[in-house]
Amino acid sequence: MKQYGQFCPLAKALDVVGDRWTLLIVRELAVRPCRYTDLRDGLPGIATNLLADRLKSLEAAGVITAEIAPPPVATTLYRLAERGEALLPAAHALAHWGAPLLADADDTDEVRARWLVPAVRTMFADVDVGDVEPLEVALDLEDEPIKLSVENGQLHAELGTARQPDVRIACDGPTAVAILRGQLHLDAATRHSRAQINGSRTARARLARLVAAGATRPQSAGETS
Amino acid sequence: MKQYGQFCPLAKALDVVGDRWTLLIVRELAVRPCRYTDLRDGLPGIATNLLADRLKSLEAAGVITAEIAPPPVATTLYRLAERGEALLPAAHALAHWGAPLLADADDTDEVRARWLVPAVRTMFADVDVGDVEPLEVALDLEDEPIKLSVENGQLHAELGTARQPDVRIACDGPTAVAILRGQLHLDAATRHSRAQINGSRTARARLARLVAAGATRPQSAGETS
DNA sequence: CTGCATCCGCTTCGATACTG
DNA sequence: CAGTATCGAAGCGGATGCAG
Repeated sequence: MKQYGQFCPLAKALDVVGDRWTLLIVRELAVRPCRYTDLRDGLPGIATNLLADRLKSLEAAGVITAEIAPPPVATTLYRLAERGEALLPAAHALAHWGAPLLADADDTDEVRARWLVPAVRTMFADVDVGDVEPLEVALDLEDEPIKLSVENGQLHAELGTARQPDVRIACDGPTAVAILRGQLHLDAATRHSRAQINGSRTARARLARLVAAGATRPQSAGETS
Repeated sequence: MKQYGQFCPLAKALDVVGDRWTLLIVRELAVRPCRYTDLRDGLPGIATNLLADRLKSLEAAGVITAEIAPPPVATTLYRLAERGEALLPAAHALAHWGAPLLADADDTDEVRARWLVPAVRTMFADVDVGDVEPLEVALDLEDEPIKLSVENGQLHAELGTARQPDVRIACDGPTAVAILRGQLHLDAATRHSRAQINGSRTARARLARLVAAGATRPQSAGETS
């Protein structure tokens, strides 16, 4: 019995997007249209047949569309349909609820730059860096670069390359997470060759203080705004 | 592999509430604290061991609490913890998205009065009944009674017994759904002994027109506000 | 009656291999 | 690149048993 068979809006929604991996596929497509391989990369651990199944049923449900892209791409592109876009508020609400759970996340978790952006926003929400001078940090992960910037005592995160960063960090995902959580000091990361860090001493020191400000606040699963 | 193992707030949320039945348990507890048996009744089709498993993991995750109620009840009562209440916005967002899917629901679906209330609200959202005279309908389902009322051209639905209803309908869930969808006329329902309907001729006629107003509007999965 | 635990057939999932 | 095919393992659904 795959369907719940209940005359209830929540049950009907879960009939469509309640299966394992389904909402995560929507998450990937929320950022940009994806090829099959892009999706597989963004969903580490998914079985390829499962991905194919999910894509078929999501298309049947009108949540996504599969179109054959013209020559520069020359492959099928999956993207959210209107009905899929309408799903984003629900996905964001769930993500917002899940954000505190990142605090006790395993450090073997997979990391993608695209996931890190909302995660960082949550980690540093309501954190007053206490430092009014602007600071720009380029965080070059393996898959994509991220730009962090401090303005008005608030930390901003977004995908993209920083033009003139005060600090540039190149490392893998778990290292970036450890640094941002304050579990791994910048100097220690350099010493253990886990990250390549460039930037003036003062800028690095300010980044260190920023991270410390984020780490000191209690991050338990109990907090939700 | 049960956990996704991704450093992503949505994935972390789904690690906790992404399993089958889990969000529906939250739905049940959102209405009122429940005993084990109440939950089983509200989740037709769930295997009893699954319910026990889910309750344990939800309690471990801090979403619900299990407390031994004092003598008048003398059994364990499950209720949402603070972290469970925080989940309701996400559940509502999903339900809102799923509401249009009720339009093509199977008529063999299980029906509970508690689920019908939000469903009716959705079915008649933005429906101007065009009738300013107040009307009160008692809808006595097998599990619980519902009160429908028309005020200012808007249909309101809530759990509870109507004191002085203009129309009283006693029937089972699927019949109620068929009537409210306009698929089964009041007279036909009476004729086939699927419902007992009491009330003045004029009140019944107004209810019929109200149902017709809800039924005529196109209800496809495409519409979402 | 409530609140599970156990057992069993079956479906789904996950991992790998393979193909157009 | 975009899937399909296969197979063992795990989870699910349903029935039953049983203690408090």
